[in-house]
Amino acid sequence: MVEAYLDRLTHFSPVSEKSRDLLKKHIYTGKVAKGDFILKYQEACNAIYFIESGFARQYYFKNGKDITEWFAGEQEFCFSISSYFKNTPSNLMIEALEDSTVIYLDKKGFTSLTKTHLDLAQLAITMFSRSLIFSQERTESILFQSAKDCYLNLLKKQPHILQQVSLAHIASFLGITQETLSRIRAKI
Amino acid sequence: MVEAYLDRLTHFSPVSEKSRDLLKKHIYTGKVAKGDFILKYQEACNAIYFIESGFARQYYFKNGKDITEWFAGEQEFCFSISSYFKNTPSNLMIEALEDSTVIYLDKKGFTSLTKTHLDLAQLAITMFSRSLIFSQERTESILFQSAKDCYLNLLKKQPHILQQVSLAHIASFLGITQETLSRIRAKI
DNA sequence: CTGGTTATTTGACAAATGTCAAAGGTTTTC
DNA sequence: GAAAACCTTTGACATTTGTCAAATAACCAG
Repeated sequence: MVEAYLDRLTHFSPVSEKSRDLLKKHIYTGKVAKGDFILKYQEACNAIYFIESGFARQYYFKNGKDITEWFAGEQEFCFSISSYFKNTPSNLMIEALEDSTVIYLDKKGFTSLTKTHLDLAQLAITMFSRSLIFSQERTESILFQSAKDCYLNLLKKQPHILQQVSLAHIASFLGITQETLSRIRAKI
Repeated sequence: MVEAYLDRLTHFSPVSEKSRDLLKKHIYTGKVAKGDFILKYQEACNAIYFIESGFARQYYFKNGKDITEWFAGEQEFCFSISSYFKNTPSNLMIEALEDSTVIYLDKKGFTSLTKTHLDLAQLAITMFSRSLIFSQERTESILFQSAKDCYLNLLKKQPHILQQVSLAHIASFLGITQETLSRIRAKI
């Protein structure tokens, strides 16, 4: 499982056998039951998480409302950007919506390896630039589309989400209310 | 000027004298007159731009509408994330709203140096992770705030923008119409 | 300074979305 | 299999924001 994960990681950017072995020491796996947290509120995000199997939701509270920031499906990464980079307690929570197997890439270990190994530094650059592109696309998608178009966009890009997640969560991901989303659906 | 820029860059992450000299070879400066483009439509974004003096607006067209993605003030960075990382022609344009002096950090040169020098790779990691945090904060700010709160947020974080930019551009940055913004202002 | 241009505000109304409440559906649990 | 808990839909109405058009205000060039 860890080998497959390493394959996936190093697909972003080539990594020597030696670096791969070093990296392996900072990777560990865990099971998270449905409803439990991969990252708890106010906890430091000290790893990059990879959902080997299962499904997770990233969310936070704003003015008492539960806001979904992102969904992470199987074979996808997630982490709290601000907590990870700023070393602050996380406002973001990551909850397993199904029983999940999670692979952790330890931040401290990974960071220190990037300081001594060029190939791993390249890997970090590639990973973060990919995140940057995702983040960018999300902003553009939400900023200038109607709720309906956002929904259709989601439907196209990540249709599996709609099978697994409650309406309320999808609505908060899209930045609209549950009722509005229900009405949008009714029209399609 | 370039030295001050290097100081600023290397403040993100320490860089050796030797690396600094190497980096310098990939930095060049230019003047851009008001109304001219730092990055043209469909051009490849082959540098990270730094506004030494002046002011710039990043925007693109969506369904015929002019959408402002970001403003870059003095001593700030800007570039087209997707064009830079994906090597695609840029949909984003960067226009100087005032006569500006721009410092270019050449992508090709910088990228290749990050492949051979650990300290410069670290610099890249730090720069891109900072961009990631900015992008993230922007999404959160826009996604779950009313138009008014977005405006107040901008007022607090980048008040200088409001002095330099037309209402229409600020409105498109906030994702609202000019009329709505005008009414929000009237109430304050 | 003055006419022309551009930017901003205002008004009237339409459309989209939110809020609150209630009614149906589903799923879970015992 | 029935009650409880939870999720989704629907209705009525309020609020926010958009659209179009016109009126002001600010800016610029000659």
